[in-house]
Amino acid sequence: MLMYRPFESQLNQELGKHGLHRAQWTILYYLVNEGPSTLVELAHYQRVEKPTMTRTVSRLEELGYVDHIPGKDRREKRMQLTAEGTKVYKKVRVTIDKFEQEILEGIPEDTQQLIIESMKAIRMNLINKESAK
Amino acid sequence: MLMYRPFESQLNQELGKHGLHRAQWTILYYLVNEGPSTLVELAHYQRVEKPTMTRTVSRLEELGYVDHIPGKDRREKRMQLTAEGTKVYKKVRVTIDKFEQEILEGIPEDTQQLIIESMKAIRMNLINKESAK
DNA sequence: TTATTTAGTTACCTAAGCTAACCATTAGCC
DNA sequence: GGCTAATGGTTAGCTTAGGTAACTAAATAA
Repeated sequence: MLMYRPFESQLNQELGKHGLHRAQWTILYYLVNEGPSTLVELAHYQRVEKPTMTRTVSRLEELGYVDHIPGKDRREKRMQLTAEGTKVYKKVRVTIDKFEQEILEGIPEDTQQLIIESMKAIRMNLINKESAK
Repeated sequence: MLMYRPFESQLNQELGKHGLHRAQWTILYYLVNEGPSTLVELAHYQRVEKPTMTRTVSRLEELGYVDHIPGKDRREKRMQLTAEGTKVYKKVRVTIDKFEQEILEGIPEDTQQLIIESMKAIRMNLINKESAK
């Protein structure tokens, strides 16, 4: 909670150097790691509603960072990174890696590892909580 | 990063039960802990620009949760919690405490402590980074 | 006493959430 | 096979919450 705004404002500043925003960035991130995905998959991952994803993805499409290939289903829209999108991802990745290193400065390596593990556990708690409602 | 949306969406859901939002909540939180404060102090704490704070605070004013007392300076607007605001804070506090406990479930007590300390350190790094630009 | 800084506001733009209502397509079922 | 459900996505319209630029009023500094 006490990190929320400092983190978001600094992150947006780093991303802003490349004309990106947080919500857009996490989509690129997901596509790189999971490969071509449908809007529903992306929306589920990000915990947003479908219309939100439609809009954000179409922004990325306009920027030329993603495009859609037809899935086997004529309803679904499978999104994938374009060559341009991959290029941008790699470039921003460097900035973000540096950013993450900077904010973790002074925290011992093993503690960092512990934090990352704990974050995953917290994420699971959050997601379970949600589906349990 | 991977916690961002799950956290925000669940937090907003908890706060929504009381008709509040994240940005509003953190203002109440600050006022409870720091006492009556000016808009500039609040904006600085939250890492937002002044106009953003003006708007959010005036929303809280409409809700009757805060009001302003004149500072010694005829420019500044010192905000304080109303009785109603204090009442709401206490009520929401219970919900949030429970929420925090739930998401930390399964994480050992000492690790939780370590995480909280680390968060403070990260926050400092973020803030230093910002002012160093 | 003039110039500069500080606190706050107004106006306007953008990103990114949400819900409600909808269309198309697919899957399930009798 | 043909109706009904469920699923994937979109459109429209709302809200919160961030940002800049340009401003006023008051206080400070030169």
